[in-house]
Amino acid sequence: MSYNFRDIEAKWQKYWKDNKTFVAKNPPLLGEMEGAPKYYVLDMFPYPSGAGLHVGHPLGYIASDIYARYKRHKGFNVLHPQGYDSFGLPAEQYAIQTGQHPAITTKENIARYREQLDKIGFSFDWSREVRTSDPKFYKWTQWIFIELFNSWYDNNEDKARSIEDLETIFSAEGNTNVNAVCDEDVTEFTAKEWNNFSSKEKQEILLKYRLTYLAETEVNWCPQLGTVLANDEIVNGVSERGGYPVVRKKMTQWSMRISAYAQRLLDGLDTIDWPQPLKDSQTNWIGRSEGAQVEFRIQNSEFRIEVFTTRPDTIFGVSFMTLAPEHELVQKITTPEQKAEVETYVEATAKRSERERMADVKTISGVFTGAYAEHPFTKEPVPIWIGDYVLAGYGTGAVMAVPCGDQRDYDFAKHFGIDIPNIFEGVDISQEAFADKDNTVITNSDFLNGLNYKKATKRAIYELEQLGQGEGKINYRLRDAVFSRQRYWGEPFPVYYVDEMPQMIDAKHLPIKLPEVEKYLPTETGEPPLGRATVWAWDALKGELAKNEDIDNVNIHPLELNTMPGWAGSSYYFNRYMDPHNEDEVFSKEAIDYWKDVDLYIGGSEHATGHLLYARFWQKFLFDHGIVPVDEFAKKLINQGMILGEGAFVYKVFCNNKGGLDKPIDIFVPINWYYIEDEKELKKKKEFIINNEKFKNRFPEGSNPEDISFMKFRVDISLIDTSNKLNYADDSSFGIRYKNVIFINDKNEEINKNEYLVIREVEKMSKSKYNVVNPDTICHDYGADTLRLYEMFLGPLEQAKPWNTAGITGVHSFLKKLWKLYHSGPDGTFYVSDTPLLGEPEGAKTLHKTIKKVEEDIENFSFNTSVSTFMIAVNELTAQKCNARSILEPLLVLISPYAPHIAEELWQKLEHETSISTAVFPVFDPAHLVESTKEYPISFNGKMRFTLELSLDLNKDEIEAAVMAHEKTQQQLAGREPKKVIVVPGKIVNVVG
RNA sequence: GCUGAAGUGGUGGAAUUGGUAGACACGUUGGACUUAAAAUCCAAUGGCCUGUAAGGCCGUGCGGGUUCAAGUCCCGCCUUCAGUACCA
Repeated sequence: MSYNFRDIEAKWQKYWKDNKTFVAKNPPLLGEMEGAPKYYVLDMFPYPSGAGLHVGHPLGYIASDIYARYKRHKGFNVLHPQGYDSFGLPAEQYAIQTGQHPAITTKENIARYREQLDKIGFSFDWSREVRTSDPKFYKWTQWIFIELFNSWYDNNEDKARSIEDLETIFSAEGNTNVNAVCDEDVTEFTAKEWNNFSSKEKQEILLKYRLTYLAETEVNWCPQLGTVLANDEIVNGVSERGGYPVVRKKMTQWSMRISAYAQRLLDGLDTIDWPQPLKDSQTNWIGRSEGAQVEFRIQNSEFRIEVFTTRPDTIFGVSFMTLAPEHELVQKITTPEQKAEVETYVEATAKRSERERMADVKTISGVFTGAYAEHPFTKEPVPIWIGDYVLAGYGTGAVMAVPCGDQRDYDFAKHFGIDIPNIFEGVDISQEAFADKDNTVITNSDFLNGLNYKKATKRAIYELEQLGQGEGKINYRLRDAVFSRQRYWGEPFPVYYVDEMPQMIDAKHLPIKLPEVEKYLPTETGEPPLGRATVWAWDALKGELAKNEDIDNVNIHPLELNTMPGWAGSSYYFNRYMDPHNEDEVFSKEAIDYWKDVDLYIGGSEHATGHLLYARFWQKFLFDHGIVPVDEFAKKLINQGMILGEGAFVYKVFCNNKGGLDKPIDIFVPINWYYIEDEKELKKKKEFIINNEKFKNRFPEGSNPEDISFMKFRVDISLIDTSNKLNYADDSSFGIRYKNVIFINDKNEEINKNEYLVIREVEKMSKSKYNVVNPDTICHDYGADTLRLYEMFLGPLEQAKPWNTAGITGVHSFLKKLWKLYHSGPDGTFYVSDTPLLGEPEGAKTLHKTIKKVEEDIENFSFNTSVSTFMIAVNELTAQKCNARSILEPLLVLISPYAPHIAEELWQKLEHETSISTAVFPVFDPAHLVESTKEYPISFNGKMRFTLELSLDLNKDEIEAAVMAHEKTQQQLAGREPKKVIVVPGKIVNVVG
């Protein structure tokens, strides 16, 4: 009987589905899993794109599936769910083009994804599937939004609190004692004042405290996409999706006060087992810097400039100040003489896009405002400049310039001929600034003279505080996250407006469903697509509006027209899996207390500063309100590397005839012709092509060898065989661009298409590059088990690696060998002997070696090496002709996480009635590794180096005696004194001098 | 510039705490079986030296160091990749 993977895989996929093998139970329905520890293995859920899956997508899913199956063997109650992040731009853009509702596109794509995923044999608990675009799911996204709206951040308690508490405080004592994270422009008021404010005034003030708030902010506007983008959605100054330019624009938008959590997001990183590079990028993104806020008075003016500096110790080195061109004081302080020049400069900078500004950081530009500030200590005048090297968005948008200590200030000062006073002892600053804060002391600085960086900083802050012109401050780069998108295919806000103030629709009316619209484009008046809907959520709204009697005109839609961004649903979905069908709560307390958090989260590192930061933020917020029991949602995280594709290229003849147009000639030449550098040789080749009678008619009349060039062209990799030769059925499948092609080899001979060698290049896998390998094809040709093993075998999980189909036969033949091992009967029928373990000492050794290695590998997520271990085991057992059930049965359990279908099939043949997924992982017993001959497994390489293969069960004294005897002989031969031998439990014998 | 990761045969990659470098696989070469092909199986495969064998020498990006022993630890470089960037 041969290994018929197609039937086997279909059979077991159906079996798992029919028997609900992988459905995880919550308390109190645990049944057999009662008392078993929980384990939650999660993949980042996919966005179901129209292109379907390629072999790169399942890599992380296979790894997490192996781990989930392994944990089941180890007796854990495993939660391993999957779902879809199904709101997003591509479905909407498709809708704009075709008019097809994004819900339909999304549904179709999900069906396709599911079909592909099912073929790979994952042990997902599909009964818990979530889709972010499902109203039953986004009901809770909206609910969390309302919770955020009804919260503020109390710095004293260092947690989010209910907005009602804040109102109570305000009406009792005003806001003087409130230490909250809020907008900068809140002014102080007393309890009496508060109580006299109108309802609208109160709402305006509260909005400045809420954790999600509406504010006019400068946002990243992408005109081509017609929406705003968050900082993490912009790459190199253009949109991450589409690569369109992004400009700064002021708009009223919803924002999330993530900055309130900056410090906790930083601190939390120490408590979680996430990859260091990922933690580092979050740390950089949050960008904490310690320093001081300093106030500079402006001469002859009421205004003051606040600056943030990390070097208050250099305050005596200040020789000018620079404001960002957008700084609000620019207009107010500029002197009449400088006004024209300043305005020109401000306008010029405003016009430049983000990208231009980034591209050209070298050019120094700036203008003097004519105003002077007063140095807090020396009281000397300090000229105030504006310059675009100062960013409005960071710190206070203004800097105190210390040219001797900062290269940018130095360059600016040199460029405009400003003083560069030196305040560093024994340092030469004639060529460049001295930014090294640790290797000098301060001089020319009054009370800071002779102090080092640390002491001077402390003293400077103290003195500033005495003056009332500064204080120590910690600044974060992390900005509040814009939460509004001008799009259709996203969660609608549960928000309506009364008197221009936002109101939450009562939670009992949720979900607020997306309305139908005729077109998915913005309205003619520039409103988001939802502006096209006449009425929606009407029932919910009617009740709400009735409460506000002063509203009489309800025909204009008072609903929020923006939708939420892509990261809304993904910021808490992992918790929803714990209790996905609960209609009364986001999840029950019982469920969240049982599953608590994700034990293992696998996904790509591209989400480092997006999803993974926002999700941590929401988790901490939910934790503050006691909704979740832990404030980090994932204990361990692994970033799987990308699987790259290998594009295929041919070299084609081009003829640039007099017309100047390159005309492709369908003659393919060998790769090396493209790289010929020797001009004579190259000319020969070209002459051969053009003078050949057979090819001549392909060229335009009167073409010369000089007109010919060889160019690289991409071909679809489905037309390439494993030896990188062209292989396709008929010319029509080769594409319209290539017809009646002639292939030439290096000897100038015409060859067949299947003899022509293409060149392969490693690149990102994508549909547009015709280099996509489809997992369905692999499953069909070799089977899911081969695909799973091969993806693991390709290399370490976390590394990027190219897909190379050539190597797949290796793992496939391993599975065939495995199959054969269990079919040692006549004519290859199933047979295993009943020899006990002790009757197969060699086999037992192989088995226990494998148990030990595989267990270690899985625990360390080195799945690639276990595949090798299996291959060695099967080769050894085959060589030993071992067919004992006592060996083969536990071996199967080891293999089953990796190749579950074949394992199930053989498990059944071993007369088990239940699925192998319930089998217990075998226990490693070192006794089986000791040589049966009783000889010590010591090897010696002649250079005083001893190793024991495994000395776990050996008598320490005996080993020492044996090695010592050996050592003595060796040393005496060399004429030296023998050294002392110490046996270290484990496997190494140390010889210590 | 800053931060992080990584440099090992023709290729992908192995090598717990320093302990026989190159496991396993691909590829290549040779062989067996076969009318033939496919499939399968066996053998060889880091480089160099020696007629073979035995054996020897050199080998983990480069240069030093620690050690009985270094791919692994330390110091100084080089290269590649990724992230980030006028962050005061």
